[in-house]
Amino acid sequence: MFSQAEENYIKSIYVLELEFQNNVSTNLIAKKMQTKPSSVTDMLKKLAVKDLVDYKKYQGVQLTSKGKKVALKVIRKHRLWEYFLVKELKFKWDEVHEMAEQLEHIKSETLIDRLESFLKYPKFDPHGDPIPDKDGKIMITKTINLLNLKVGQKGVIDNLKDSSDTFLKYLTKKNLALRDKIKVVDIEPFDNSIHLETKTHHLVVSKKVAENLNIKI
Amino acid sequence: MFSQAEENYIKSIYVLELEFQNNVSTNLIAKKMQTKPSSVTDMLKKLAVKDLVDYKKYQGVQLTSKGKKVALKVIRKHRLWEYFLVKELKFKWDEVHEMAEQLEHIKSETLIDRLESFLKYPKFDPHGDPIPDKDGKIMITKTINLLNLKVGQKGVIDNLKDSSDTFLKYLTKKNLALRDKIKVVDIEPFDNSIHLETKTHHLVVSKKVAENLNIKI
DNA sequence: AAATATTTTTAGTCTTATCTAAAATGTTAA
DNA sequence: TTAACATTTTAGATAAGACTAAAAATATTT
Repeated sequence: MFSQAEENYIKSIYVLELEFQNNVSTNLIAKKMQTKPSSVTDMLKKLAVKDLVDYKKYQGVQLTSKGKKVALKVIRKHRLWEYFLVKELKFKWDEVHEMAEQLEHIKSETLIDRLESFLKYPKFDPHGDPIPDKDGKIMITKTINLLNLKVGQKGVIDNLKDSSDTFLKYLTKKNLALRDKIKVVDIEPFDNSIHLETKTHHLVVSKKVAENLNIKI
Repeated sequence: MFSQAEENYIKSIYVLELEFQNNVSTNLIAKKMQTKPSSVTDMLKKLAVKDLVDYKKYQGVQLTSKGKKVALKVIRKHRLWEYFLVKELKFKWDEVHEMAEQLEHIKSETLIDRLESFLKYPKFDPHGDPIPDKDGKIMITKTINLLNLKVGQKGVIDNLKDSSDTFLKYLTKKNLALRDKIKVVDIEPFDNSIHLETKTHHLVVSKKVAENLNIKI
């Protein structure tokens, strides 16, 4: 139906729309996908013809509802495979991204539905992100960024903005995990670093780390 | 490392070398891969440059030892994924080929080794074919084609030459399965059809069916 | 051994997805 | 409000992998 390249563009646009409230530009996509703006333009034209995006020259893009459906299918596959890799094959959460990037393109609705059933219908992937169901329905948990918490506020680490290997390794090293309860002990005005308290320890995280942690209050 | 197209050619050549005792021609590959001879020639040149095949114009090809290693890796992946699909995800043996064709190209040694361990190191795939180990070692069972059995001889259905959906469906319909004991009751000289006796029933199979059944005596 | 048939290769084209360099458009700040 | 700067698009190239049609090599008949 769609090529891997097309699916990758669609998925990236979906993720960027969430992060940038539908202001998705050619350059933004190029940066995210580590490609050149001219390549992005080419692809946007193709996707527009296939009615997967609304695209007007120089005006950025939005996914059509058809495009969103495709995005959710790819994301569903990605997250179910990640869950499989971590829960069944015992990979660490920072090892699975690359494999899932490939597995998400395997063409077979039945396969992914069987996999989902085999895994007992998990609701979240190993990085805390919700797994869309067969119909593309996705459970959105209201979270706020750790940067926006005030001193004294408590919450639970719900999901990560950045799921790169290096960030995941950082969290592991600092003994922070999904579902951990945290409390903001202090905020350093000079560099916005945040002093946190968890069940087991205290630590200070930088602004850059904080903005990648989404907290459920 | 290698493209999907390259891996597919390598795999096909490997299979053809087994079937035709290293007499693998351009046309044969084209037929097997449902492509044109000219495309095959193009690819053989590329594979030769990469030292995966020995190729001299108009002389057919043989895999180099490097090529054989690649072939065995792809086959290993294919068969382990097939086993997973049938044993864990409960697909029927005639449903898994297309999915395995895609999964065999997922790039990750670790993934396939973990999968193998998860599956408890199966030795044969759902079609009776042996699964190469991590080092490419493959267990070859001595079998002979049902066509070569004499009246009165007994044996066990060990593996299939053709694992196409239609042949697998045929076997299911006729209530024939891997590991079934069979005995040749009669051979019809006119059309080489064979009258078989199994534990549970009698049946007649055509020459075409017989040549796709490999029997362990 | 020549004629014919078959197989294989070459030459040139197409599609997809990428790139660079240059041109066009949009944005910002003097 | 226009000059400078940034972003985006176009034009033209490239590479992989496929194709068709024609040419070349090999095999088979007569």
